[in-house]
Amino acid sequence: MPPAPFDDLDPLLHQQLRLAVMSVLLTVQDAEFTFLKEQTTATAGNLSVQLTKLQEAGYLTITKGYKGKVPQTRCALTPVGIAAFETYVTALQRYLQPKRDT
Amino acid sequence: MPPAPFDDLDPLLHQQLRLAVMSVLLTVQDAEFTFLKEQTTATAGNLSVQLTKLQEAGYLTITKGYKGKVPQTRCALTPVGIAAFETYVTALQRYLQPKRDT
DNA sequence: GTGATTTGGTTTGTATTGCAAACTAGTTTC
DNA sequence: GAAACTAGTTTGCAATACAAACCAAATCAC
Repeated sequence: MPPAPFDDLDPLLHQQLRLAVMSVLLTVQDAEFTFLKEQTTATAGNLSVQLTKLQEAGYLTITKGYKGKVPQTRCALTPVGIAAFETYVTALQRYLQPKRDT
Repeated sequence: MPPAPFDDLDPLLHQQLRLAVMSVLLTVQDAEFTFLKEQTTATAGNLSVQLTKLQEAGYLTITKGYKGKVPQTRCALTPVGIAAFETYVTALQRYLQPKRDT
């Protein structure tokens, strides 16, 4: 019974800003809030909310510290986050490549 | 100024069910409502709503007719819809393939 | 010093969405 | 002709996404 070719897409990752954050973090390992804000061109408010959601899902860690006297928030992916991203990408391929079977 | 690597993703296509519909229609040209319902495993209500949105966007056409005495709704992509899908896929690649630059 | 500005974020409010339950219209079965 | 099924739409609610408003602390202007 083949009629179920579309795997569910992780709703946490299937959103532009969160996906962009994951994408950035995959390339740089570790990024500060302001860097993510630049790269994604998101507002701080939106970014803050989405980072918290990714943290709650265990996809990334948020570390609050100080750069000198200025507060600084750093983010890094967890293994769980990396795995989730890979699963998501794999699932998504099915949607993006129609007519794969001859 | 390179800090804008993430193109916006067409919000109409960046949704699981609508994307699945587009994907199915790309492979079969023309599909009836019930076939789409099977393939996507969506509820009829949800499918109906999403098809209407895609139609309003000009991404597909909805043709209502009869198969014998039974009403039958057929859907087919428009060139606009196909183009939108391709644009979406291209934009999305940027998110899915981190670290593409050496 | 003290008021204004900037930096680095968080909270809150709202408008939009996604979705399924409930409904409508007609057909077939018994 | 009532019950049950097919084909699809409408409606109502719960969850999201997002930005405006806000807060705290540091720095700048004078």
